[in-house]
Amino acid sequence: MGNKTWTKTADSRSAQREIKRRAVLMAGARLFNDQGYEQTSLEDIAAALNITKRTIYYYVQSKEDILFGCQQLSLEFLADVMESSRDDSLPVEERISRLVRGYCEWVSTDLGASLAMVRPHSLSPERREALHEGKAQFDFQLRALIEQGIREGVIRHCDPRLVAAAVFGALNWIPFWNRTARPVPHEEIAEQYLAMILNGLLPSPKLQGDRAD
Amino acid sequence: MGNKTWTKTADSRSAQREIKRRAVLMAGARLFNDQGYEQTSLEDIAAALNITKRTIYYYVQSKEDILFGCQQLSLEFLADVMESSRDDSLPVEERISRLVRGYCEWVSTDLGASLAMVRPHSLSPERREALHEGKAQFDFQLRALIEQGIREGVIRHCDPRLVAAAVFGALNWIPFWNRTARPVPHEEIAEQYLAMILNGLLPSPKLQGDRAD
DNA sequence: TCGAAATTACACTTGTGGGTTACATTCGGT
DNA sequence: ACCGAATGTAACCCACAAGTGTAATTTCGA
Repeated sequence: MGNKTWTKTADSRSAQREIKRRAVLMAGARLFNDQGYEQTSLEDIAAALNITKRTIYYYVQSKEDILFGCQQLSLEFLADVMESSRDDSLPVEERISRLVRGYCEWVSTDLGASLAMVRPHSLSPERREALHEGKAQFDFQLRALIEQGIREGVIRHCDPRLVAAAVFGALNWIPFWNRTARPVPHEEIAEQYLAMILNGLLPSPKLQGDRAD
Repeated sequence: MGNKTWTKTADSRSAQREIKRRAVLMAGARLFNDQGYEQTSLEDIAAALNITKRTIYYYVQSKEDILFGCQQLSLEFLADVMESSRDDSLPVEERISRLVRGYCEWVSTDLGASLAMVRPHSLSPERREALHEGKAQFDFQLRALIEQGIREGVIRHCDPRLVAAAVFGALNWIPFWNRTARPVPHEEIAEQYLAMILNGLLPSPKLQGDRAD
């Protein structure tokens, strides 16, 4: 508010602070993903960062804050992904591809994986609801694209709800099997998955010609 | 061994016992799925069954036994499913369909869902390994079918490992979204998923004719 | 160099739940 | 009526982790 020439000082401090806060979130996310939220103690997180438990409390109010922070960051990232697929002038398949690639990339990170791997029990109802809302928006976007594709005749008739569920299932499951020493690169996964998905959504060649509109 | 006419008594006893043991496992599975394994106390399970904690210990040795029992039962069921898809005389798509339908059906039950929803941390390394083995067999079977399909030319070229991962992801995710008051019937899910999967595996119509062998 | 921010050391409260056991009681088949 | 299986009551131990208070100490920007 009142700062002038020196873009350092208080800024530098709070920037540092934010960076460190993220470090706490990321360390938390990694451990939550590996061992589960409840099985991870703040001491574990502290040890991973070579700091003390007390210091963690300098950056967050509670353990729950860490989890919530992770998932909140995740949703912010996903909001960007959604934004990049909102361009009406692109063909539907391209817009779907962007959603899938973006989600696939993000879910391959510690923070992103926490969105899929950590069950929401542990959060307070309000926070759970807030996050659910964010996920639902992403879901809706994919469904809407599928519906549009069906209307345009470039996607076969199907239940968009179930197809979207299948796609998210495939994507959300990635961190459960791909967190190894040498993981499959997310680009590779995205390509294979997209081949499956886009092919799977094509109007059936056998029934080429059955259209409803 | 020494029993004759009276197929009751001891038999009836142990049969009853097994039934009740299953009741414990099922109640456990339901609660584990809902609240997580670690968040579920034996008191919770006892309350769900209207019995006391002490009685549970009459049927199982430990809490871990309950979880392991659930997943063991699950794998036994899945072994049957695999058996039903092992018939060489059937076309590959039919064999894949049987796997998917069977898995979809089973994962829609409490016991089956526990296989997908409960993380393996909580089990001892030996038991974890045993279960992992069982899951891996199912995975291999699907991969093998995909590979065979590719060889036969009825499935397009793809990475069977990643395709199988996508399929299992879609299936394993079902209990995460479909445990509601009025769930989507598993037959419906299986049909929609199979349409996606089988369509998605078809040799691409655009590139009709690119074969490698 | 000064002062505030960042970090540590450490002790302490508090609560919880799983495993276990001893003893009492009810139930069901023969 | 008897005996063992099935179940209940109740209490104990113990480890562990969230979170807090406080004082001391270090780091770092101005």
